Amino acid sequence: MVQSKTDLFDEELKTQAAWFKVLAHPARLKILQYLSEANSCITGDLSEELPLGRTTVNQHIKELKEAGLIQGHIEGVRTKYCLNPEKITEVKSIIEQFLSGLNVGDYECK
Amino acid sequence: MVQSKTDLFDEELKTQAAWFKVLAHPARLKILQYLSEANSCITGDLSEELPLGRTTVNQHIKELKEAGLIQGHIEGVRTKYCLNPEKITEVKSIIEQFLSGLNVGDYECK
DNA sequence: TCAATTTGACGTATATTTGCGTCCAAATAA
DNA sequence: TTATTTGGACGCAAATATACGTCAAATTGA
Repeated sequence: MVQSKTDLFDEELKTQAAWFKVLAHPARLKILQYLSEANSCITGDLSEELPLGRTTVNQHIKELKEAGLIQGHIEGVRTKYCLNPEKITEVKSIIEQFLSGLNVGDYECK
Repeated sequence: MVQSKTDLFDEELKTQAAWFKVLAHPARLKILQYLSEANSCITGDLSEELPLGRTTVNQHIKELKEAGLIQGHIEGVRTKYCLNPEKITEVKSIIEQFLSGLNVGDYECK
């Protein structure tokens, strides 16, 4: 019997792991990076920036949207995307929280 | 220069995404956290700390070992595991590098 | 109105991850 | 020696992720 057992871990670890997973694909990192560098919404085909088909890119966009990291605004027949600064800040904080817990400054292997 | 800037850039994204992926499972986060909190090598059965079977935990340990984040030392019939502080520091730096690139301080959605 | 454009929804095929059972080698205890 | 403990190697099956083709709705221009 093979099942997903992730719900057996405590909430904090699950949340942290889930955020790492959202960021665990170069296409999604690239989209975030692009939107950040544009410092604005961009219209239309993000897929031209990536070595992937349009629908695949859309899939990644959808994941980022569902995670709340980006927002889409419909403008006529097009859609503008932009980062959600609040959520980005939140994620940074959550990840930072985990990483800072790995205190290796005085780590000793005994 | 053998590679174009674009290629180097993509390599960087792939590396960053790969590290996020290593951390994208609560079991692996838990293992790292446990080793960190123990502030030492621990001997033997980490699976008692996790809601997973021994072989499954071993699988996650193997991934962390292959990623270089932890080290195993054989002691007779047992194995001691400990964090690899250098690698942990390196990963922190790589992740920090990506996150700090998402500069939302003056982000404007135009 | 009608055709073209844009983009999301849906389905599908493939690849990868996850969880675990089984077996085996090495060290140790009896 | 033999039995036991420990943990890695291997392989299987289910779950999930990835990539993309197709289709339909909405908007816009002719």
